[in-house]
Amino acid sequence: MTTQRMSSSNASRRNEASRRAILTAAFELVQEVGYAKLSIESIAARAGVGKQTIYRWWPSKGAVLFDAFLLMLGEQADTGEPALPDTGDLEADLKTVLRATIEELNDPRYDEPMRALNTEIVHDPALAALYSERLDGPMREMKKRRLRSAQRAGQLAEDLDLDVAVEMVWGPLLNRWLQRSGALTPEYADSLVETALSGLRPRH
Amino acid sequence: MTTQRMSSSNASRRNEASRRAILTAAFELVQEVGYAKLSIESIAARAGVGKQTIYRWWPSKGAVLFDAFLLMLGEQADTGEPALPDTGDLEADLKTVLRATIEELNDPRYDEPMRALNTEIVHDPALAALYSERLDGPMREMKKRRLRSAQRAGQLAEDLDLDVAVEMVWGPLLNRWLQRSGALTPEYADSLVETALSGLRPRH
Amino acid sequence: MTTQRMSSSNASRRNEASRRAILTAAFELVQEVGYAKLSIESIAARAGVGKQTIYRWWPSKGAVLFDAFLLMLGEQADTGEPALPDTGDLEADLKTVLRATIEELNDPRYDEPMRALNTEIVHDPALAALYSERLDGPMREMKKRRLRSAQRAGQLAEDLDLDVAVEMVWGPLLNRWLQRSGALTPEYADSLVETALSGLRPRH
Amino acid sequence: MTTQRMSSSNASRRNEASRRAILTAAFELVQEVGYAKLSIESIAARAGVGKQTIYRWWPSKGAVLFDAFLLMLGEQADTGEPALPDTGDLEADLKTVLRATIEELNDPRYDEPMRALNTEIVHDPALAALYSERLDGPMREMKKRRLRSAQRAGQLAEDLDLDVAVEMVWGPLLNRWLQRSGALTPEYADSLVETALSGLRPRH
DNA sequence: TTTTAAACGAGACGGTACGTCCCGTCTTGAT
DNA sequence: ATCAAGACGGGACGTACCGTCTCGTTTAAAA
Repeated sequence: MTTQRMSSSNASRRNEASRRAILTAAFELVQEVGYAKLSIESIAARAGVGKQTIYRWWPSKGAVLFDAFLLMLGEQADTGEPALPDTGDLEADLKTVLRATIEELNDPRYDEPMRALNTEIVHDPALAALYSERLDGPMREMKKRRLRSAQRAGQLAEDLDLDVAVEMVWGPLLNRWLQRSGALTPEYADSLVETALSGLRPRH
Repeated sequence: MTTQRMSSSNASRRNEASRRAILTAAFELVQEVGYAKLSIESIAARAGVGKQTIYRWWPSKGAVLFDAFLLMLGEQADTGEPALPDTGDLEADLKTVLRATIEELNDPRYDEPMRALNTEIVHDPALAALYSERLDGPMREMKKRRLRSAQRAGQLAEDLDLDVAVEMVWGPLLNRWLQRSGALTPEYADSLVETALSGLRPRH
Repeated sequence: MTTQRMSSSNASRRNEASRRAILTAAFELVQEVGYAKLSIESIAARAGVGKQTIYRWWPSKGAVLFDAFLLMLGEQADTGEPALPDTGDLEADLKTVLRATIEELNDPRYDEPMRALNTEIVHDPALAALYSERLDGPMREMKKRRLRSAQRAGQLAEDLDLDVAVEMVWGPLLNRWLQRSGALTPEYADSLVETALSGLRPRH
Repeated sequence: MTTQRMSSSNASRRNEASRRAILTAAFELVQEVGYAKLSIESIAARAGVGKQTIYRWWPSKGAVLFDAFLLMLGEQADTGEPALPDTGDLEADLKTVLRATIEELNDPRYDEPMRALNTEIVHDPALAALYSERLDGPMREMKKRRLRSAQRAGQLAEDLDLDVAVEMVWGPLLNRWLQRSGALTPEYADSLVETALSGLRPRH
């Protein structure tokens, strides 16, 4: 796993083909059978790999899944420093981004693996830390960059806590998706952005 | 399980003592060993009950846990129509409530079981529906009642979508707790309420 | 079961229809699924009877089967004092009887139930006693009567132990059938009778 | 199981210590609790072995017991070509052998396991074939060798079917033991041998 | 004829064992 | 010398039945 790979010179010995086969198999299987029924044995079988090869490099099923996720994300977009669109119109940019996120969440290809990752994090602090460092951290930083830009342009309150701001825009969306407590529509994205920007109180 | 109990006259045959023993055992065990290591066998053993008695009445481990939760909640507060405090000062009332929620989430007695319930819901739509109907629904209604009261008093925007409003106040909190993406402090509660009420944009 | 029925005046209350339904179901089921997979539950279900009705009247699965056997045998021939044919020609008569026995043993309708009964007896001394008293005893007596008749006619050795004689004629047959250690043909019946009567040693 | 061991090079992977522990445990347990209450779980527990290790190598409880039997027999006497005593006096030799057999059958150490094996054979043709090949076959051959020797010496009828002869001497004994239809005494052994050799008919 | 106690069908219950799956570790044979 | 293949001890799964125990409901005897 990532952690071990960092600390070990054995990593040089590592068979990259096996690593990719394992991660690909894990990602496919979690879509097919769901996280609960995903087993190390089935991953090894699908990948054509001995079980020990998985146990050697990853500490848990969740860690495999995490790396699988990283691999899949990395493949589609690994373009250095990522950024949110910045047209100068914050509201429009956020709506664009949230609508895109909603589309991704509705994509059955990613639904089950992402749910799996999110719930694994809830129970596994080690994985949560990894997630925070490698996935959520960079994403949050990217979001905060866009908000800071708007803040400098006077479009956001000067004393705004950007972490709270990020959570207020993206948190409700994630919750609604995970709990299926409501439909994820483009209109919802718009409503969310408008309400977050203007606040619940009447203006004027 | 709840669903089955509703639809069946067999329920009259049901042994209430066993039912309570099972739910109590489940609630205790999930605290002690965590959800991942919670087994039907251990619940049955602790409850002094045959496994079949669990399988007979509940469709899944998650459903047992859900009913266990309901039992525990029902015991401490089953006072008809629940309500949020309403002093007339919405901001103060919401801060009070969120601070209380944070205290509850930090209580180790409820931490593990609530995490378990929340993640079960993510993977099990049937359980999610049940959760929505029996737990989240009533709570959400209670929250919306308080917001509606404020809206009538002119403290909230007239065209506000109350569902979005509820999610914007409580969603970030839930996420931060589940993902451990930040500390849950009373200050955070205050900040959340203030930001949600005023919005991200500068006022004036 | 037989034993209990004898000792109790409760028997008067007994539902004869249920009794027959149980025995019939048991006999059918042992043919269909074999003795190992025959369960009290399945007998009760097939007979349309509560399990308790079986447990009330029989002490074991083997006892049910035994009574089922008795019922089936009794139906086809319950003609008071049974007897082996006695034409005066012992050898011919025995061959006739053994050939008939072989045909019965080869009848798939009786094969499985009879195997079941025979093996039950091996492990259950109580049932063995019952078997000895109600089935084997009368049959053996019948066989001995025929042999005694021949003995009086000077066709058998005067000092012959009739029990040993019976066992020597019928025992090998039963063994061969139970252990499938050889084909059960009419020729075998003949050979058995001839060898038993003449002995292994050369005559003269 | 024996069959599988023969056909497979996987057997090389097999843990011989586990195999012996399983067979020993099975043999002990069948003595202690009887065949009906002998469970795979208890064998595995006693042997300190996972259940799967039993299911992996044996197709049935009976097959385990059979191998256990083979192991126990093999340990006490695995001396190549076994033979019955041949003093030239067939009657005396047979009496010696039957008396010894009776002693063995009366030995509580072997009683329950042997009953178990014998009844398993009755219901399981595959096991019966194995039994015939590995245990009954060699024994029967040994018995026939002794009879053939006597036949050459003119002590047995020239046209005697040796299989029938073997069954006539040993069959009644086995039956009496299994069905408990009479006492197994040395006198019975003598009587059996004398009657079989001389036949039921009066001589002269 | 009514009462009343049992036998009855149904099936829930605490248990035991089943045979299967997978865990994480350990061993082996082929490359 | 590495690694796929897979055996191993172990634990839990979900199912089938065990034998016991209520439940109401017949049903046949005693009153």
